[in-house]
Amino acid sequence: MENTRDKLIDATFDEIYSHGYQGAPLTDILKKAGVHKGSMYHFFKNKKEMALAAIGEKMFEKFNERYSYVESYQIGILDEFYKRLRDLTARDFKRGCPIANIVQEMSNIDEDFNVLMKSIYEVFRENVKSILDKAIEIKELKPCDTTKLALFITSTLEGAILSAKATGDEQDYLDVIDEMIDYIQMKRG
Amino acid sequence: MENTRDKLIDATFDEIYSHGYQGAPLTDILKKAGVHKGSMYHFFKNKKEMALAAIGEKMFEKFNERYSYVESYQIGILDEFYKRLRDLTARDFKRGCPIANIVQEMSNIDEDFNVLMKSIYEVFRENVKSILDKAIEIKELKPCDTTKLALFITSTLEGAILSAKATGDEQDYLDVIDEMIDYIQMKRG
DNA sequence: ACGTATGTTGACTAAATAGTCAAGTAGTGA
DNA sequence: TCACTACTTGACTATTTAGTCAACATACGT
Repeated sequence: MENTRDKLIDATFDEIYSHGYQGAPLTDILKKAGVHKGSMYHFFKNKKEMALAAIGEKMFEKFNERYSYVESYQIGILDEFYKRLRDLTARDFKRGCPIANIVQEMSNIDEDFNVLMKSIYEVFRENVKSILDKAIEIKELKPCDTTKLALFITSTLEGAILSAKATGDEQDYLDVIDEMIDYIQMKRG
Repeated sequence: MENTRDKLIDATFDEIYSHGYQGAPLTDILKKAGVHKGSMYHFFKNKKEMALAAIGEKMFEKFNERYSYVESYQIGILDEFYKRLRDLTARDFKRGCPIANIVQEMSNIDEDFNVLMKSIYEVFRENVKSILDKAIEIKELKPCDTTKLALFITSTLEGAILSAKATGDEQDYLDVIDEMIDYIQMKRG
């Protein structure tokens, strides 16, 4: 059974992911969590602190799930990466990417959100970079500036998700991803 | 002298661009516009209608400014496009891209915003496509699926702006754009 | 059994916010 | 001058929202 704090973290992340930070009233979060107000203020100083905790903890949790395979994988890591990129079941195009959503909404508005999202985005990029580095190590990719290539991949991925969210067409996501994969393949050697 | 409605449209767009729709109180918009509440409700049914009008009108205005050169340009259109992409003075990385901001914040929340942003995004993509089509017409680019390539370019561009907004580093934008230009150049042949 | 720390309840306050309205002003054509 | 329309003013209401608080419950070590 989930404890009260976890219920709050989960409900907060989900409500913010669905409606944005500014569009997620505390009462809705509390209702979803099934937790009373005073109880919430026992665990968190205020709504913002709870939101920062929820975003940080859930995102790092997601990264651990999504990129843990990099450790164990040896051959075919790039193909595995492509396969996961093309896997639509892992994506929610209605809501988009939680990182992008919060960066867009909050980075310019609140310095604490800005700092948090910056570090989350950095970890995202490092995860992609580590895949590329491993691919180079096992000669599945020609040596190149993996920092820049990881930046290009994360940017394009975020843009692809945005396009699909804007048009409501998952195919747009796939088209961009396939074009991006073509580009990486050219570097494959 | 700007009339009252224009003042409202300008102030609404700017406040929403800075703080998001949900984060832009009507009173702030009115203060910035220097217009009283009743006056605003004379021109618009409510805050949402004013916001939709402001976003639609200002974005199409911006498109006209930014892509009007396509009509007149003949040779070197692709290089002109690259030059404009690399022009940092045309961008505000603190606030990011207004299209992306509003798509991220509102597409999932409100159907009217969803419809509007979809049409804006479509026009954006068509503008880029028309540049590519012209480049093919004058043999500056090999024939290709310009619908898909325009999708790839707009997606990557949006992703590049997001990256720069997330990290606070304009160079990230330039790095992604240069990598994208490299890719287009490969097709130039 | 007692005391303490930890967690819970929900009514309450204060502020912010969208929207209403009746009374006013100014310009325009007859 | 008069009537009419277009626009303006700002006080007012109703609702939503974050945050407070004091009383209550529960678990646990001694």
